[in-house]
Amino acid sequence: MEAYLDRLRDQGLKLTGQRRSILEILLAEDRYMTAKELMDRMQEQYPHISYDTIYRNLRVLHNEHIIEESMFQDGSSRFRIRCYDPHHHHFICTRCGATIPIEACPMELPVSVPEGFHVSSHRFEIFGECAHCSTVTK
Amino acid sequence: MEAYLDRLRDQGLKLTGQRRSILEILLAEDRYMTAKELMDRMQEQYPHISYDTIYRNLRVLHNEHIIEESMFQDGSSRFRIRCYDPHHHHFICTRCGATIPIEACPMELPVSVPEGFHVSSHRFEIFGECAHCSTVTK
DNA sequence: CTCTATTTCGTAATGATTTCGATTTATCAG
DNA sequence: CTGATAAATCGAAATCATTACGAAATAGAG
Repeated sequence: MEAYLDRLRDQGLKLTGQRRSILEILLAEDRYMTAKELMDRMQEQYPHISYDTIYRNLRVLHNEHIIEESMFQDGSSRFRIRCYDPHHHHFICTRCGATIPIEACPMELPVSVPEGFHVSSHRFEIFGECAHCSTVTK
Repeated sequence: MEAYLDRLRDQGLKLTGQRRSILEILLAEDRYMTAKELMDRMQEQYPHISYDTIYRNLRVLHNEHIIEESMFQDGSSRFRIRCYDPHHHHFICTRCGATIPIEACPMELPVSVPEGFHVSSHRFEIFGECAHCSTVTK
């Protein structure tokens, strides 16, 4: 946590209560959350907080590489604390957003890049229901 | 084309001009298109067409497994004619939506599914700029 | 040609995200 | 500690994609 705050300070960014809280929630939850989930949690502490604050800070944290964003197949943007640096992919629970690392990376496969194609990124995710969610009734 | 129309007919669906046109455009373009791109193209022929028609027909075509939908990282839903059946993934051009098949599938890798996790789908995409777009100035 | 379920149109509603002006606040120099 | 100021927040309105709905039009069956 302190490491994150230092990183923000180093960029000349201010450590507001709202900003700390967003980080605390993301750290505690350790899973992909929607902006609305964050909003609901934040309102417990800041009843008058606005979406502007939520989205602005998510963007800031993303710019600082502190959080990751993923667009789920249902069209919802979700955010989570960026995990330990070594490159990896995830199993993702479509119900609660929980993630479990996958050690393997598909770029290890023999993939021949088409002539002239300029690769910038890749995405590999396995979706389903985690052990907890699949035992709970829908 | 006729095969698609037959498939629709068999489901008791009507072959309206609008529905044919959407199919024709998707077949001709052979890439991921946004609803808006389709709307713009459709307006050339049907100046009074509404988004309701676009989205409703995309849903119909998707239900009939005639088209595929993919949520891009920028949050835009894109649609394309479903390609030849064998399961595969894509290189995707982030500028024009062009797709190039990848033969390999990451599920061939030794991936150990976590205890209790119920896999429903997976996603693997390599993003970048296609040969054509990377030569054109931004 | 007639009938009817389906489809379309035009428009309004929804929901997520972005934007903006006015106000407040964290930080820092003195 | 205090005042200055750039950054951040609030509250509300704007935007954008998508969905929904009632009334009118139409494809296809008989």
